[in-house]
Parts: sequence; C-alpha cells; structure tokens
Amino acid sequence: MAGRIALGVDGDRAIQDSRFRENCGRDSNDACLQCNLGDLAFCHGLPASEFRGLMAIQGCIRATPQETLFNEGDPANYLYSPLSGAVKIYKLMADGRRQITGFFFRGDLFGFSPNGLHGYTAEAITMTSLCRFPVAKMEQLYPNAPTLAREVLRRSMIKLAHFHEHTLLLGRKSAPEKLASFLLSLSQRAVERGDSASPVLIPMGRSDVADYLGLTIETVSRTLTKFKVSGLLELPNPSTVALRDPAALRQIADGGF
Amino acid sequence: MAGRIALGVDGDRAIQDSRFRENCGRDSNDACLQCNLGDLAFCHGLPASEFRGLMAIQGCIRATPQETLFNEGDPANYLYSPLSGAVKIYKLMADGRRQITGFFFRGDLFGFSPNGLHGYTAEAITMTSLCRFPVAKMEQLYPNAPTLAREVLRRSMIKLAHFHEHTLLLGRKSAPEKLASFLLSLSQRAVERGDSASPVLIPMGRSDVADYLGLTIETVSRTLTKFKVSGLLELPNPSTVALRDPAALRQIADGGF
DNA sequence: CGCCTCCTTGAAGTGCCTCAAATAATGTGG
DNA sequence: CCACATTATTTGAGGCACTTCAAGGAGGCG
Repeated sequence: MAGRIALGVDGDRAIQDSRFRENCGRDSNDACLQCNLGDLAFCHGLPASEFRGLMAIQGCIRATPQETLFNEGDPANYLYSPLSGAVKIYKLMADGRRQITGFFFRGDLFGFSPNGLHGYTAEAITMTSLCRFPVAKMEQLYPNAPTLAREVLRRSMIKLAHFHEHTLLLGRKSAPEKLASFLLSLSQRAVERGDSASPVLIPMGRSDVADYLGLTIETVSRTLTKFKVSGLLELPNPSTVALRDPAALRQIADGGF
Repeated sequence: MAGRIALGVDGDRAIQDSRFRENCGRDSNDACLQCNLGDLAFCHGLPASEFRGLMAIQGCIRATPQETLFNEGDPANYLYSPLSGAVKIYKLMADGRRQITGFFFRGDLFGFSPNGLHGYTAEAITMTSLCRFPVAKMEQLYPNAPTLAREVLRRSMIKLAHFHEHTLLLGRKSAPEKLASFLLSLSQRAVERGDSASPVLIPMGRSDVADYLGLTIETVSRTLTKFKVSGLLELPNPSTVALRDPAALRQIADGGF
C-alpha cells in the first residue's frame, strides 16, 4: 500500500500546479512498488532485463478533471497507462462537433501514433494518475526487448479489435443497441479490472457518452430512462447503473431486440 | 514442392475453389521478383537478413471476386498484403446488417488479430493477388528481426489512425460529408499507390460503399447525383469518378459546407 | 434478344435531432 | 449547515435527414 511512499503530500502539491511531471516523487527503481495494476500492467510479464530498461525511462503524472494530457497535432512523445481514474480521447471538427474515440481506465494503454503526432486530444475525466513511457526511448529498447515490442504490438491490436466493434456500433446499431452495448462493455471492462460487474460506475457525463456513441445527450438520457422503465436497469444516481437484466441487454446490444 | 515453405494445408483443395495457395508458381527465393509494390511493400526497407527470413515464409495467393479469404472467428494464421485488386473486411450482425470496416488495396496490410482469431470476414472485391505471411512464423522472426517487428507495429498504428478518422466520420458526419470524405480518401490513397488522383476507380459497388459509410445504397446514390448536379464530380460510369472540384469536396468533407 | 444484377429515382415513414423548459445534482460563500 | 448559483440531466414538442418501400432505367452476359 501507499503508506511507505509519500504520494499523498506530493499529490496535493500536484493539484496546485495541476500536473506532476516528476516521477511521482519516487525513485525510478521503486516506480512500480506502489503500482497496483498487477497483471493488468503493461509491463507485467516482461523479462527482468526488459523490465529494468522500461522502468529506467518510465514516468508518472497526474491530471485533474478536464485537464488535457495532449492535443490533436501535438508531438506523440509518450504512451500512457492510467493507474487510476479515467481518460477520454476525441477528435473535433471545425464547427465543434466532437467524436470521442476511446475511454481509458486502469491498466489500459493509449497514445499510439504512426507518424509522431497525436491524431486526437486526450483529456482526463476524473482525477487520474498515469504511468508514462517516452516512445523515443522505448523504440531504442525494442531491438533488445522483444517481449516489450510484442506487448506494444499486442496492445495496439487489441485497440484495433475494439475499433472494429465500435465501427459496427456507430455505423449500424440503433440508439438502444448502442446504449446496451456501451453499458455491457463498461461492465465487462470493470470485471476485467477486478471491479464489480453490476453496479457499474459511469465516470463520464451524458455528453461524453453521446459523443462516444454518435448520439445526442437527449437520446442517451431518453434511452436510459426507457431501459429503467422496462426494468432492465436502475439509476440510483446519474453516474451509477445497476444492470438488472444483463442477458436482455445483451440481446438488445446484438440486435436480437 | 510447397511443403518446405509451409503454405496452406488445404492447398490442393484450394485450387479447385479457385484460389491458388502455391507460391504463385514461383520459387520462394524469387518470390519478390515480380512483386511490383516497390516502396509500398510491407517488406520494403528491411535489412537483408530480415528480408530473407520473411521471404522464406512468404506465400502468394489469388482470390476471385466475392471469394472469402477468411471468416469472422477463423484462426488468424496469416497477414495479407494485396499486390493487385481490392479486398473488403466486414462484420455482420445476426439479422444481416453489415458494417464494412476497411478496404485494402495494393501495398496495404491486413489480418491483425490480438487473440489468434479473426474478428471480421475478409472478401475479395475484384480479382486479387495477395502476399501472405504466416503470423506464427513471423513471431518467431521478431526477436531477431527488430525492423520487421517495428514495421508491423507501424502498420497497425496506421490502421489505428484510420479508425480514428473513420469513427469521426461514422459518428458525426452527414451523408454528404461522408461521401465527400470517402471519395477524397479513395483519391488520396490512389495517389499514394502511384495512381492518378482524379479519375478514381471505385472498385466496390454502392452496397459496399453504403455499408462502409453507415448509409443505405439509396442515400449513397442520391448524394452522388447531387454532387454530380452541383458540378463537383462526374460519373462516366458507376465505378469511375472524376473529381471536378476537390477543394469544394474537401470543404464539404470537413464540415465547412 | 431476354434475363439478371446493379444503379438510380420517387414517395412516404420514422428514428433521432433540435429547440425549449423543467427538474435534479453539484458546488460555493456566508 | 443552509441558501443560492451553476451545471447536468431529464422530459416534452416538433422537424428533418435518412431510411424504407417501390418502381423504373442501364449495362453485362448467355
């Protein structure tokens, strides 16, 4: 647990200047001592030598709600992996239309770029702490760190698979199908992180959900109340959903209405 | 005999179903002699030793129009790179709704999977010849082929960037914006392959375009005629588009109508 | 020539959006 | 801790972009 390392104090200071660029006040060799990711961690399962190489370049930052980690067009200097909290990434159109292309939680990895520039903006949803890896230095590691290189590739392919799924959702699913898919996906990812499946926390607002699903906030809200009235779920508060009938939601999500 | 280069076990049967699983009748050492990809090629720029390793496992197949290369759920044994022709990949819902998630042309690379199974179906649009790489053997190469590993990662990150763009299109763009974006993207990719920018060939049918853009074929057709009437383009035949005013199309694509 | 498939065009319907306002949740200073 | 200000969410009414249903052209091929 974190007692041994003074995260709290530094954390408070970080809030003032709102971001923390140091190594969380820790010695980089100890960087992972308080990392609670376990086998979720990007660095989990690396051979000792590769692990040490990665730890030598790893950093740790915090971000406050709505704080921007990087903007579309910024140099893609880092890969990020949240230790806690939630992050959204999105693209904007000139007239302000927004499409959120991903949410990232504990253990996820984001920041990939094929050309050295970020193609999207990343913004913290809640107070978030993140592990950060400089890509230039990681690339120097790759030739002598095949497991690491494989893991980066694997993570990017996982993201590709998510996009295939999300593309189907955006292009061909109705609003209820979108919402059902979204709630089940949140629930499933919570389970994968070791959290509970059913009272699921929805850390992002309706507006974020809408911009992720290609809907408006009104349609999101209406569809959720429809689900509630149908007894499929409960909404003790706007950011908590209890899935009363996951099987029925699954059927809706897959178009079996 | 093909045993040494370990091509499909179903090689003989494949010929009957109009697919050639041999090395295009060539000796594997000569595999790239007739490859016309040049610097588009996935294997372009590899150090000699890595190149030889890749050539030793490389194979070559052909597919006829509408022929399936693999189905959703099939083991993901190969990465594919078309030498000529065009391929679409798509996901299906239980009721038949379809979302095409990608088109692939000369020099592109597809078939990535994070879990050993294909998450989508791949189908040839036109007569297509493809270079094929067995992923299991490629993975054995990675530790001693860092450039190859990097290139695979780079290609997958390029696909990720495409998905970010396409997600914005599906979630937030209107039908005219979608079509304009699509036509410009086709044109740009043609240029990248060394083809002409303006009389662009559209190898896929309206139904494929619709399922790629999250529209119906009627809307695709109507929008194209609207563009034609506006003088933005010409349609000498359904599968050829001459972009008369690319700048105006660009403005439409980006929401600046 | 006739059949088939693909594309285009027309007319009507609808799911989601837009605009508008009420209600609930959240934060703030006294 | 409360009154108030602010923001987020929900709910309602009407409109529109795209879909659905239906039919008419336009090649392509035996």
